[in-house]
Amino acid sequence: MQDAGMLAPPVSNETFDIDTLGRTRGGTVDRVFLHLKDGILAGRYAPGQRLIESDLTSELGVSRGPLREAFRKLSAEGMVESIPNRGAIVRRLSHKETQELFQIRGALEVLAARLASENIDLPGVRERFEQAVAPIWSEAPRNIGMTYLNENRIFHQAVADASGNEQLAVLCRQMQLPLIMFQLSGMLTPETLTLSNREHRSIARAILAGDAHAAWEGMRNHLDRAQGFANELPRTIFRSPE
Amino acid sequence: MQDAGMLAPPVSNETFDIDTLGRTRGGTVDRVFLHLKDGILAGRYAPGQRLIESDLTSELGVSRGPLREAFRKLSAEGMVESIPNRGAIVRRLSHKETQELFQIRGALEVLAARLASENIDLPGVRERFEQAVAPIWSEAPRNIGMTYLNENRIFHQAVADASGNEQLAVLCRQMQLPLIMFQLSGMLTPETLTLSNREHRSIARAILAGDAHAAWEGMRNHLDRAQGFANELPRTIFRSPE
DNA sequence: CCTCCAATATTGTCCTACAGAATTGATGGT
DNA sequence: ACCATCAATTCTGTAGGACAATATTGGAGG
Repeated sequence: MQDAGMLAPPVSNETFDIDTLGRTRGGTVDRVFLHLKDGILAGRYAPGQRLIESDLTSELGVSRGPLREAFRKLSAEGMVESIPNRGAIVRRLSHKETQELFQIRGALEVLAARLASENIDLPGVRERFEQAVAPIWSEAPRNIGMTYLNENRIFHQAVADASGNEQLAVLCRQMQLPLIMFQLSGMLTPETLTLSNREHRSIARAILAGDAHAAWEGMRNHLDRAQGFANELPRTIFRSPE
Repeated sequence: MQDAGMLAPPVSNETFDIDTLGRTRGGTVDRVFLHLKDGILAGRYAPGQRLIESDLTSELGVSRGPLREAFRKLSAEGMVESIPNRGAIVRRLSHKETQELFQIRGALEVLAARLASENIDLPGVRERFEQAVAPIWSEAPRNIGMTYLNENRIFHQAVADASGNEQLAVLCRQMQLPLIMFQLSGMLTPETLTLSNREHRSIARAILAGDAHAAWEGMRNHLDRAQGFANELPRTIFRSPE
């Protein structure tokens, strides 16, 4: 059921204008994509849930073509799984998959942190990085919800962007950071948040100082700790293997 | 109908068929996907060429739906680029993009090599790895064409598979290794091939011996050298930056 | 309570149609 | 000739309908 008030201002991709009268103009696929992505992240579509095409076409007022393309896009980002003749289901990570993803993120983001610290004095890089990570210096207490998740996402994205390697930044963005964090977010404690934030600051300082080794090590520790945290979680929140 | 000056594709009008490979009946998308992928790798579709939907639907005897899904899939693997309102074009890497991809591959495959050497004694791993890399021990001279490219692809895939990290293996496979190598293949010399093969063997030996450090270092050197090689290439083979 | 089968639900594919963006080609002014 | 402009032509983005193949479900029979 589509709420008349349209969705909350979604992340940010592009200004798509929705036509006022049922007709769409441009970016239909993106609109559907964002709706589903936000819906999954917000829990409106639960992990494991089937996404029935006919339901969504009537719900969103789009035809099957764009809807399927949106599925394909979500699938490429690891948000949904496509099973032949059974359509798309909201992805639910197994414990093993989560560990694997942390391992990959480790390799990628550690590289990003090193590159960022090496590039920090290139024109514009420091400026953009400082602006992007500004929120992490705040002393305000974090909510254990979207607020922290968002700050975390922004921080890691800022590092990837500062690396100067655009392909790497894209990869990092698509590494379903959001999905992992969503599944974990129910388990976060205030202590964890504080610790994580402290690590973010430490990494940011190393990058700003151009200290490649410290940045490298800081990011590795940060992700190792996060992975260890994920490893301790009760198996019930994961999809059973196979 | 646009003709980008390509020689006429071997328009095998009769859709080579339906079920020669025991695949399920629903494989229309996959069939198109593979046709295009092979065509791009074989040079039938040139980098930069536009892929016109109406041409391909008549050429392949499929409708636009599956064709567009195949585009999306190719796009996810980095084989084609999708530009809004201009459709799909065969991707052509810029020099910078190539360097970036080598950097990423470095991080991922070095990780894979380390994991592989650590996992080599897990049940079945050594067996599968030995079988997969068997071709590299051959003393037969390599052709500077698809033969080497294929051997190279198989070797790197074998390492990724042996890592035990399935997500990593998928990522490595999709890291457009094929695309990079295709663009480079015209520049390969017999000396390069010999050297590359020697490095492959050295890495394989380290993995089989369970020597994580040697595997790590071998892979790093191998990719560093390959990246350096790519860096020396004449800029003319690359897409001009923006 | 379990197995098998028919009814129903859903996906995969094809087709046709049309609006709007992009490309091309022609036109008119300088 | 040369450039700007506008119109005709291509193509893509979407909609919507149709139908076969496959999956799921609920009921009948053992």
